[in-house]
Amino acid sequence: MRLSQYFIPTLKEFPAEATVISHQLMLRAGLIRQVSAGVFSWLPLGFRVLNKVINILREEMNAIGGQEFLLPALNPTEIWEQTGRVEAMGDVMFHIKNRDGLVLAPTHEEIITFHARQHIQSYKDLPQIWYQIQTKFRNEPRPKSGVLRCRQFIMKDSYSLDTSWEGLDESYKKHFEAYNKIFSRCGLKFFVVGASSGAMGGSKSEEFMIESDAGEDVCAIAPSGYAANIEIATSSLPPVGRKPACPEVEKFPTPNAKTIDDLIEQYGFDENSLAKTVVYIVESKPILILMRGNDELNETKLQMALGTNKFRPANPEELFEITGANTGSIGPVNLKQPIKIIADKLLEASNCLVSGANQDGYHFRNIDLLRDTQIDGYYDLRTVREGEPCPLANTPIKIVKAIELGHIFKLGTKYSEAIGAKFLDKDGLEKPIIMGSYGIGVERIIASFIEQNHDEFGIIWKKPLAPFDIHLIGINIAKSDLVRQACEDIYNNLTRKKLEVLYDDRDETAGVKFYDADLIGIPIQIIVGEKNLQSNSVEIKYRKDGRRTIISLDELENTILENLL
RNA sequence: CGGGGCGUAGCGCAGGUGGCUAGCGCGUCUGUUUUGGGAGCAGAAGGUCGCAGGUUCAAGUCCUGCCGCCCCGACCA
Repeated sequence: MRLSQYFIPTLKEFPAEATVISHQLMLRAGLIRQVSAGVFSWLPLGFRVLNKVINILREEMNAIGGQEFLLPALNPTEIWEQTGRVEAMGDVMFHIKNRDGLVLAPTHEEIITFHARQHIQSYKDLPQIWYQIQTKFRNEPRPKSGVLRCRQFIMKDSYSLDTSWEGLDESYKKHFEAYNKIFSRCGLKFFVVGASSGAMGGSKSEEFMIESDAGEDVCAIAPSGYAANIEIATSSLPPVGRKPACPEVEKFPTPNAKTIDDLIEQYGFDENSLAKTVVYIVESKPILILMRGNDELNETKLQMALGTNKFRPANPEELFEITGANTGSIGPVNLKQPIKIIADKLLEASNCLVSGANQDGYHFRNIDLLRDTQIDGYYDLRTVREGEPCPLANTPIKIVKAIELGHIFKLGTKYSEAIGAKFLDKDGLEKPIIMGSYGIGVERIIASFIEQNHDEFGIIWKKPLAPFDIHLIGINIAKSDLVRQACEDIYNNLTRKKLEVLYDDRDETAGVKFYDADLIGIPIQIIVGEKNLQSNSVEIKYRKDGRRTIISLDELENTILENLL
């Protein structure tokens, strides 16, 4: 490709709207342009990268027996009502205004299951792996970080259809391995975490992550290899437990203690002896939740404990009405009215606790959860903290921010039952198809790669995702016939050898070409200038480390082929 | 949805306490000199100052409403 005729609008200055590095570089290198919040165009150079990723996805999905579909973005609302996801998705789903009964699909479990219902009839038709690489629409309240969180984006989504749970395990494993290959081939440093299934439903799920401050997910990782999304991460922190003796409950004044930290500072309590109390409204009923000390309540875990996501923290007025006290003085003992109380597992059956007295300015001490109150259940509700021992081998947990690249789910029969996708087994019994669902955010692969592979000058591509293999730079090309002819020869030769060459044949100064080449970041630059040509040689610069070598034209091709791999 | 910031030439920004022809840098175009790390000189083009309404002799500037974009939070399969 000749740069003089190719549309690569590079930017010298940093675009004001971009704060994360991958976003800045994708704009500056002319890969993408923004059209509106969370909506981007891919320019020719970016689209080449996108297609490289898509080819890798396609190869690895085909390798596990995946069959490629292309499903519609426009979906009948009705099919989404059958699975209850019109409500579950809420505002995330776009609804078509001037044609009743149509939505824009944010994912495709429903459509896949619809086709399975149409045509999968017997166990002989299974298993199947169906996938597509297609545009998804999600009405994100706040798109951000360039291509990392968009309202329209490309997803590789696949779905496994099996006759048994063992079959699902097999399909899931195939995807797990395919995903490892995909991200490795893309050149990403990634890790896998256990994750919450959330509103997707299903039993097991894992996420493929890269560590990045630009990410929105938080993960707990440890040297033992333990890795989990913070939403489900646990630690082997010992429970608070019971002391041998615990005197009667005693009220004491705490006029200046509004927080757990205040109590620790002013009275010297140990965090382990404090029980923080928070109040939530669950489907319009209040519930009291006891947490150890300053432990943070994890709402994903709360959702699992309660079996519903219809809850919210009580507001100050409700707090007072329910407990008779304001924030900072609420506790499980001496409540105005009977309220369901649940507690974090660390507090299970513990005693000698300090908590609010449900009277402003007072706390109780010596609370025994077995003796002085009624706990309806102990659940893991806390968010793990940095440094806690991991559950695998007690190695210290590190909390990191991460970008979610892919997510694999064992769905089970949620969708097949709702839509009626059944098959007849060997015994002639009708059973629901057992499903899995597996997604990869295609743009996120590219942004993540750039997050991991850049320097102050620009992107540093590796061969698999690089938009071109070679960046051929002619110095002073407009004036030097010698240089132009040498460039033309090199360009034609390498192109004939199926190498992808971006040839900077513009009438620009050397500096402009060098800066653009570093910004765009193609792995190998061939720099052709008069001086070197006189000794029948050219310069090669490797983008990854800036190394330059002078090489004779005869050796050029072999040197490149050796170094491109 | 709550909080904050911003919207002026293709890009990055100044002007903002009302006042003359709306500026600067980069980029673009023409000419010329230059030519291995974002060239010099000379000239030129390019603007509904986000939109609508209002106040005023006069609005980029003040007021009201709206729209858009970014950031923090909430939310997020």
